[in-house]
Amino acid sequence: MTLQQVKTLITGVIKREFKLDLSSFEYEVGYAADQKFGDYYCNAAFVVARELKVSPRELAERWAKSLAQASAEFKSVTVAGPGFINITLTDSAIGQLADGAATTKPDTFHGQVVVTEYSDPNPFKVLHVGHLYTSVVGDAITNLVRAAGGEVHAVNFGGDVGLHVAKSMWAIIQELGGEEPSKLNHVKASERSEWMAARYVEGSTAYEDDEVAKSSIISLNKRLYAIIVEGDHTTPLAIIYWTCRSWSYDYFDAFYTRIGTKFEKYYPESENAPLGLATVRAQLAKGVYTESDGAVVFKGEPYGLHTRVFINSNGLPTYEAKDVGLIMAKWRDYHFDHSIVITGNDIAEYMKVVLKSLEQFEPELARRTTHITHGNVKLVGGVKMASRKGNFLRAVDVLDMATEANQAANGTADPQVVLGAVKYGFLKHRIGADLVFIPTESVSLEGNSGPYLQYAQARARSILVKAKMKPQLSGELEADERTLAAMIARYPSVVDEAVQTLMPHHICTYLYELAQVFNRFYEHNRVIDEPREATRLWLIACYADVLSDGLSLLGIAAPERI
RNA sequence: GCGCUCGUAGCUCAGUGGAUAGAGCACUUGGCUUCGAACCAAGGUGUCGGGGGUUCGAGUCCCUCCGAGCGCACCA
Repeated sequence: MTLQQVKTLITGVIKREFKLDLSSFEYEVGYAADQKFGDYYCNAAFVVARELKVSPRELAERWAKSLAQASAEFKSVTVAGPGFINITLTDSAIGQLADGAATTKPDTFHGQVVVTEYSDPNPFKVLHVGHLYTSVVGDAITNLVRAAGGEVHAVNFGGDVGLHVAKSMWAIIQELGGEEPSKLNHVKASERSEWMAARYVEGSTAYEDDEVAKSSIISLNKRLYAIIVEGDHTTPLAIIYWTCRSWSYDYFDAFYTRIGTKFEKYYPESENAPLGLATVRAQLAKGVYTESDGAVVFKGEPYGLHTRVFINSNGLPTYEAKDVGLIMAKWRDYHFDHSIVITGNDIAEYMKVVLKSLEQFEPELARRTTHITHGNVKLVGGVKMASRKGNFLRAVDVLDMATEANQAANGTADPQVVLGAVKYGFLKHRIGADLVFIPTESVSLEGNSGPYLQYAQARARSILVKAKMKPQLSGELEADERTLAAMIARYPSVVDEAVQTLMPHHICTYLYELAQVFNRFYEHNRVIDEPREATRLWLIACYADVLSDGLSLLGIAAPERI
């Protein structure tokens, strides 16, 4: 019997036998903090006692007596402390829960079309550790929604037009000695992404330090936007632009393949900028947006937000208008029930303004859109990374560190273990706050780490492979077995929690605790050729299935051997 | 100044208003002729940023102050 079922049962019994409707009270049934309290606790007596001005302990004792008879799955119902009602399930009830744990999933998104958008790297720039982090988080959230029955489409947005591109393009042209596409051949294929990253740094620096360069970049930005609008693929500038842009996408694809991320679709800004521009213009006429100093803005102040520019005074769409276009494009393509956008928290306020403006003319789309923000990856000492300044960690640097750690520990590096270490290192943190990247900690193979779980899973599988007996639960459980079974049984509620909150770290916390419980069990209990072999094999099978399933939700491989 | 996200052990972090606030790392020690030692066991740490308040009960909710990071008009 699950938490929710117990709560329903309690409400029913109290209503029937004590003529009291608990559903009007805010009480809860939860997992007991300690085994000695049983499996579940209920705090209803406190809540009701306050209202009725009676002793919670007496109330709890009367109720417990009735509840003890309420279900064959209850082994005992007792009262402890000031009035906790503690419930212990029978072994067979726990066994039943553990048996179905790996396959029981919430149906939160059943039958719903959900678009998740994340990673969002800008062409012409380098992928840094932040992209790695946000990709890993986005993958896990995508997996959670899919597990909860959603038809999920993972998409990726990227700024292939805009000032940052103009900065890069300006430096590229400088480097080539003019708008001469043929000279791009001088850049080796293997060095393209690094070459472009260097140009971005040069362009950004020039934009800040050199007034002449700055005005050149601004006018170049207009020319680049015209290339998009006119579909120009033939002028020298256009050829350079499209060539370098495709280099970027090749580089992104290679990276996503390496980390196991699959996007169904890229939404380059160039494709939805015109849509955003047109939409904002149309709504300007209806008064949603207003003109101010030659720009088109949305005034957020009436809603407790701030004013942002959607079309600049040069007539070019800013990121804001492009985001409006993006939402419209996603709607056009998917008619989603939910759209989940995952980004760093530095654009939280920005996104509120965009969505508030959208709400004025497409309230339903705004309502269906959720912006999930996570923190930024910092270096030790809280140092912020900046791609313009060079003190940043590239995504591949992190993968290389993890590879070296694996190499050092094991002689060889297994890509699945490397990714397991990196992904888990990020995912174990609650989404929201910044996190500090410490190489030894963040790509660890030991302790609370991905490889610990992969190892635990592989170890369990190897026992199952060696055993000859059929796994089967029979009879009562020994104390250690029951502890493990009860822990396994909690898995569905953990997944449910993770889905409700869209926070993958709940899975991490649980899996690690589960593996610890198992490792302790395993340390003291032999399995093969023991009298309790069948039951223990069953337990290990349930456990290994939960580990595999949990790891897959996190986007981490669960190999049979590592 | 206003807004957002935060503040928990030396460090990095968990902790749906519940029972004695927990892990990992680091440090010390012990455990492989026995199903996989990427493991396990033992050893000690806390003004949960400070102060008020609500509650049977507060790390968690409210108020206030302090501190950090980020954001606040033509960058993304």
